[in-house]
Amino acid sequence: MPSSTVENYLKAMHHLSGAGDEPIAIGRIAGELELTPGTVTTMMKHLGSRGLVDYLPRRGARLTPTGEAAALKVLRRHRLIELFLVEVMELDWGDVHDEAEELEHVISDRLLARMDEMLGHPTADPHGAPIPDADGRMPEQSCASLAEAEPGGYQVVQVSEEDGALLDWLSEHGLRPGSAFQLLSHDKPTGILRLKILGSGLETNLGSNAAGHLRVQPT
Amino acid sequence: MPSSTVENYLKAMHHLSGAGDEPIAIGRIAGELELTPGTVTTMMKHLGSRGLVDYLPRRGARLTPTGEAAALKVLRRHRLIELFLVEVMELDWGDVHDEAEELEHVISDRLLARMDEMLGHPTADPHGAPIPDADGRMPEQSCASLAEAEPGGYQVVQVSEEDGALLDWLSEHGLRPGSAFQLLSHDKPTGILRLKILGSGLETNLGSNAAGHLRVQPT
DNA sequence: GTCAAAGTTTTGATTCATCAAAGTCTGCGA
DNA sequence: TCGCAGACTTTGATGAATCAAAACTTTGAC
Repeated sequence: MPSSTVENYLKAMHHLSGAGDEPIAIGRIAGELELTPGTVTTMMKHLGSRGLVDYLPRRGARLTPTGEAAALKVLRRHRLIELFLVEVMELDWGDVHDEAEELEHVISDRLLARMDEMLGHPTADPHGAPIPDADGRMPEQSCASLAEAEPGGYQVVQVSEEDGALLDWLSEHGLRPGSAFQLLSHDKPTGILRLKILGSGLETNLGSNAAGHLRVQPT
Repeated sequence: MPSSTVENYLKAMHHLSGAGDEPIAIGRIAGELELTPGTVTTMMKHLGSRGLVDYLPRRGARLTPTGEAAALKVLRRHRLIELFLVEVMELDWGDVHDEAEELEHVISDRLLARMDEMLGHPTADPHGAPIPDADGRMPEQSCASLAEAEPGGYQVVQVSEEDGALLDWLSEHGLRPGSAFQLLSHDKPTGILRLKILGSGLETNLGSNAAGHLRVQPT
């Protein structure tokens, strides 16, 4: 049973690991968790000895398959809890992240299973992020970043949860997972996207950096 | 913000403190929390310096009003969570204690308030134990131990949650908080109570030690 | 090819919570 | 009053997680 500290390291590493299997630099992990690099080095050696990461001195570390599986379990807990807090407890979209951050380390498997059941075995959390199933398999998502999209009809699949202010803005403008809109134009040089939200019919502009936080699917 | 360790000390002390304000012996606290006495002594000095207990060397310790208030907050959390798990999550009566034990230390005030609201500001947990209100006031309970009762009509107010097997037995026999029954006879010398459960109409015997775990109210 | 900047590891400390075992009271019975 | 058993306290150590700062590699610039 990994401690909640260890779970947070695994989660951070999963979050930072891209497509390839480059090791993750110690400094990036330290930044993500707001710890000093020395602390992270110590922990990487420890996790290495527990078989959860491959630690490559001076190059970084990467999750082993065991570590990856453990990280996905934490992610599943986190996302199911978030969804539960929004759907059942009716807390605000933007407020649930911190709460889930704490609960994910203490909730029992039985209670988690009950939540999963009450929510009808969902495959995405309130931000549209996919929820790994009980065996740690991630549902496939066919979607791309709005920042790279060509004009056309789209549906929001996922909103990355990093930025609270952006989250509020999107929510107010009706851009939540599931919302449909028309991308009217995308001016690459200036980085300005013009879009028309279906439903409200409102037109609005969006910068490409903000658009990078939206993952969309053509309709 | 007391750590969860500190919260557990306060909860244990509240649980052990009787009617008078005798200090609680260090050994009893150690027994309750399954720690060595030395550990408890150290912690009592620490809690003393934080104003949560009065520590009287070689005599014991007692909660200060501040400590008592903090303990009641934890108790409120614990009992509301238990009730939530039974009422909303539909977990078993007997399974919720351990779960609540963990959750009580991490749940936010906002989430707790939401639970309280969803449950309609309840005053007793699934075992019938009173839930302190948000200001730390305990609802009054007019009830006595079944072990001291004379024959007559009664209603179960509270079932102490210590003994899992007794809990199951009582639950199967329809003796839960709110259940009504007739105490047919109470033989003090042998310690045997004979009672007839209203509803099922079943008659059954109960030992006085088991009866000591039931708190009842005449009907 | 050398050197400085950037990033990493090491070292030595700190805090919290805990234990085992040695030392110290305290009160009870003779 | 003495002695001793039992309860309590002290002491020294441990493990987890952390930091600050010194020491050490790389890497990129010139």
